[in-house]
Amino acid sequence: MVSITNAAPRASARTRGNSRGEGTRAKLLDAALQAFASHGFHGTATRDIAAAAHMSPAAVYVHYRTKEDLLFELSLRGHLAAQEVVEAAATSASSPDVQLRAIARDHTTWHARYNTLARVVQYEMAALAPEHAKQVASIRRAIETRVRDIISTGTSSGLFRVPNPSMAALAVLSLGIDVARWYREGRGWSAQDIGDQYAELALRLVGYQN
Amino acid sequence: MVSITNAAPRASARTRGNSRGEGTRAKLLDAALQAFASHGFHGTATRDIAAAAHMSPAAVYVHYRTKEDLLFELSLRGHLAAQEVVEAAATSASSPDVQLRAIARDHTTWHARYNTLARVVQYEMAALAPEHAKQVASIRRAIETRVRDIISTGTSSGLFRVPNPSMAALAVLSLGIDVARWYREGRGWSAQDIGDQYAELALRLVGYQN
DNA sequence: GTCTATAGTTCGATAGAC
DNA sequence: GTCTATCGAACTATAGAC
Repeated sequence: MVSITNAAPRASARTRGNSRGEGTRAKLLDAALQAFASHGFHGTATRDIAAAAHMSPAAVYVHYRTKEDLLFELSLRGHLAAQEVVEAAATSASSPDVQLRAIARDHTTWHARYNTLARVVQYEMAALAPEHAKQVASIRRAIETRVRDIISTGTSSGLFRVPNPSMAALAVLSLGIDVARWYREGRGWSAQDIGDQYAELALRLVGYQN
Repeated sequence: MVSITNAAPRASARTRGNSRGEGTRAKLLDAALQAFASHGFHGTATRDIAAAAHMSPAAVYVHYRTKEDLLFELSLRGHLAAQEVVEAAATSASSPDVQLRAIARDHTTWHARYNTLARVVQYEMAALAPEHAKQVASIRRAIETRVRDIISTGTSSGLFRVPNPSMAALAVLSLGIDVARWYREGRGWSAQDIGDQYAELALRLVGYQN
């Protein structure tokens, strides 16, 4: 099972001792994740989330104030996890070509491996409350800026040949993001295969000569 | 205003003389298009579609049997329009490099220019009735096959260097499709600019040396 | 913290007058 | 073909017992 906890390990450790309460929240998040990914936020009833978590409809509201709160926690965790993946890849090297290869590979692999969470992250932003939408939008901008800066650096040093670093960054991220739209586990290539191949495509995009 | 009629010109000419009846259907389609693109199929009430078309909630059902029928007509028209764009570009030349450049350019430009329709087409497939989903899925497969065959031909002749034509075709289409997710009219580059630049990116993807 | 029961609202779709 | 009025179902969220 694809757990939301696996997708966002930074939220796993807890100071509070009640492990059962946290398990209940995780079960609700998992249920909401699968439902939102399958039918969308507005196409999902809280009753169905509760049923999938083996709880009564009312029990949901002990742990989350509204249905939108469930979406926001999923969206925030997903955005932070994606940012972490990009940040770790960027930090793993200092040369733009190695950095970009790692980013494209890991960003793409993440969107394949966690395609259900990624679809919620990418397609349900309009259902977030305005304040919540602002929060995740700032994470999105940070990711784009990180990739653009690396491409710009590589272009300035002559390592890449890119007419428009902003557009190239957008294109590289688009490649990875759109994988979540069509990838399904167990059909065709593995998430790792796609990540490896897309990394090479990304380097081609920026005119890297290897 | 971005009209659905503009987006799918093949449905404009009519044999029946009642231009007012057709105008009403077009108004409903336009209203549904904007609403579905903004809030999703399940996030849209038929009352809101009716209001945007300056009609009563009941009047919708004179022209469309169900809300899903509205979505299906939008989805079908959108898929057919996208296919037509790809087909026209493919037929416009016989050399794979010219064909692929035209496809990537026009496919991308279409997803930018008609980004509202494209988002409905790409993100609301799960809301279609099973029989309707099958119909549009076959169009999607035809588009993918068309692009893959051109890339395969170019690879066999040594014009392209592609390890995996299927994945390259998916990547080229992904680039265009994902533009609909972030592009908004009047902000940043024009649809044509993006199409032109993405066409060059697509040729880089397939290892074309110009 | 879980449950049953339900309040209060909104939904898709229909009835029937004109 | 349009309207007003409304049906019956489904929805989010809450009340109150245990």
